[in-house]
Amino acid sequence: MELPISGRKDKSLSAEKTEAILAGGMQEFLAHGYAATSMDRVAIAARVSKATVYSHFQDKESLFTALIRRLVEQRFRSLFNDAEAEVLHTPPEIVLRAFANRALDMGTQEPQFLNFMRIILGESGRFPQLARTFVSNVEQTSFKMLCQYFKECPYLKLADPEATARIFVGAIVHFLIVQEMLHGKDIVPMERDRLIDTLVNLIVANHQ
Amino acid sequence: MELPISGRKDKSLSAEKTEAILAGGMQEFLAHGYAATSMDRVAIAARVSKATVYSHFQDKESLFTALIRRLVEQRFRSLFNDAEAEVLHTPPEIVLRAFANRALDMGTQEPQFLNFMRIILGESGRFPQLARTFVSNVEQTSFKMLCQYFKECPYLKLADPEATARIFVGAIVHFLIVQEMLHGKDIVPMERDRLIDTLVNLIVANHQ
DNA sequence: GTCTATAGGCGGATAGAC
DNA sequence: GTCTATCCGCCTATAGAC
Repeated sequence: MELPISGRKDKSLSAEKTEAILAGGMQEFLAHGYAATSMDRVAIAARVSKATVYSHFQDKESLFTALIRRLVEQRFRSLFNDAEAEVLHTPPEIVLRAFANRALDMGTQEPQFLNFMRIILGESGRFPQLARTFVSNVEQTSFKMLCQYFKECPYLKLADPEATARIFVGAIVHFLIVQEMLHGKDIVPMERDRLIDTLVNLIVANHQ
Repeated sequence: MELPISGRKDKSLSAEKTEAILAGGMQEFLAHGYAATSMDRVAIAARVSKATVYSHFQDKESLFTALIRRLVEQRFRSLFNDAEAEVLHTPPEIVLRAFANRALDMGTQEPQFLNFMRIILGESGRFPQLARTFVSNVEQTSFKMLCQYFKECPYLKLADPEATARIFVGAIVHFLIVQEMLHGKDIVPMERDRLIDTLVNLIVANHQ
């Protein structure tokens, strides 16, 4: 009756519970925010007792920061996969459009991504270290990847690749924020492709 | 001993209390967020009793939405004053740089503006109507003003003024979010003028 | 390690005096 | 209209059995 891998009924292991608590905490914190989430509901969502939660994490703040840090460093780290070598021989319009679409798909298809961003932004005043971890892992990674492409692509000779990369990412992320996060699609409508085309044209037409 | 204008000691007026409650609520909600703010502390900050708060506002949610709506519609509505006629005869580089600097100054000099943005973004899932009010009053206003300038300026002939306006605002706002709101200045340093120059050059060099 | 049960406090909201 | 005093539920965190 022993099931060494999983599905076991005895309660002797702790790593499984830790995962369950993190999963339950993720569900609750992403849905309700930090202050409005209760440890009772985290325990229920994790299917453990509240005392078990407190035996794995010192307090509510520790659970929250451990959880968000994990999301930043693992789950939402790679907005973009590493570019393959062949992209350097692909027209920049194609590469940049794919880059933009990948980022926007994250916001529209990954169901928890918008709530994750809401937490990072909304709690950036009370949890500045989490915000910095986000900048290091997500924003900086995007800037570097795009900037490296700008520098290496033989078809592009930009005056300031670093600043251009930030403009590109900024235009895309702000579009995502206004249209999806702030529910602005019906108030300031704009086709995604129209923004991307204009953005790509600005950059491709402007290499020296 | 009557002071008809202000400073009166009797408690017969209500509009003054309403203002005091809104001011106290603004202080508390902007500092701690919606869920972490208690009506006790709002009452203390407003220097009235908690019962008085509840005689002016039905519940916590009503006070919060009334307060944020007022901030959106009055205090932070005009990121930019209406353009004067002479700007059309000023070089676009100057006008666009001034526009960008005005927006970034709001984030760095108006002390409560970042907390205001944190609330709008962080609560946009639970208070979607507040987010839409923000889009209508702040984002849409910026887009329209910049777009109108793009269309009227005799030195600029842009292929898609609407999309270009959104790229411009997006690059600026995202810069503000990463550097100031998310405390990214030391992680991904970038001079403000460097971003603005690159952005302005992209647009000015690209009119058809 | 995990549970049930509970401590102790603070939350939103209201009753009733003046 | 405004106050003081209070209700009662839920909150974080822990004690103690197993």
